[in-house]
Amino acid sequence: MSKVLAKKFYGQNTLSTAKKLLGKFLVRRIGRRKISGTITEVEAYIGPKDKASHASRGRTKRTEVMFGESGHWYVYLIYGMHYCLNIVTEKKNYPAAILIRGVKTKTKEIRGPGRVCKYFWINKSFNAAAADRKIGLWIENSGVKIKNRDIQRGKRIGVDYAGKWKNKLWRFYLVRK
DNA sequence: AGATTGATCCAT
DNA sequence: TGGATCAATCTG
Repeated sequence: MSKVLAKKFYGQNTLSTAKKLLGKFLVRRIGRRKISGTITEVEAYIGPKDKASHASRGRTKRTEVMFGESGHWYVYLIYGMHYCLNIVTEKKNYPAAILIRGVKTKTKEIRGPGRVCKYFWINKSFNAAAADRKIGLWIENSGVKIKNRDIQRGKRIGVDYAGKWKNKLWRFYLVRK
């Protein structure tokens, strides 16, 4: 049995998928080395009307991947400096994705989407690729059971421009003990 | 609080 | 084709 999450894991409701991603392993293989960590914080961007989502401006060269197949990576450069890693969710032609904002490794906790990409050596070359072993970046089942009471939710970060959409409680993170 | 940095998008 | 914007992070 493969521990790699299959496309169908991502093809359903984005909010429940976001919660289910907490506690899963993000894995990056570079040659014979592996970098991995538990996903601790995520943020959902859902549908064509979500003003906080890049997809709210419609299909463009950049956002096309959000309208595409679930289980593919959406990677973009923000502020000319930082990459952000998202996994596409829902059905084809319905734009949605989950931003990975935080990861915990054996030795350290990485908070912030730009830091996650830096730590995992992720750049735009992964954009639009399927999340699997072939490209060296995927998500695995960890076997860790996350309870609802271990999940916090809050407003999304950095989207104050998004009108009423800025108040959606679409950020989920693990309780820090 | 201010600087950084460049891809993206749309109209000024 | 120019310029404002931006799902962030760093230093102070």
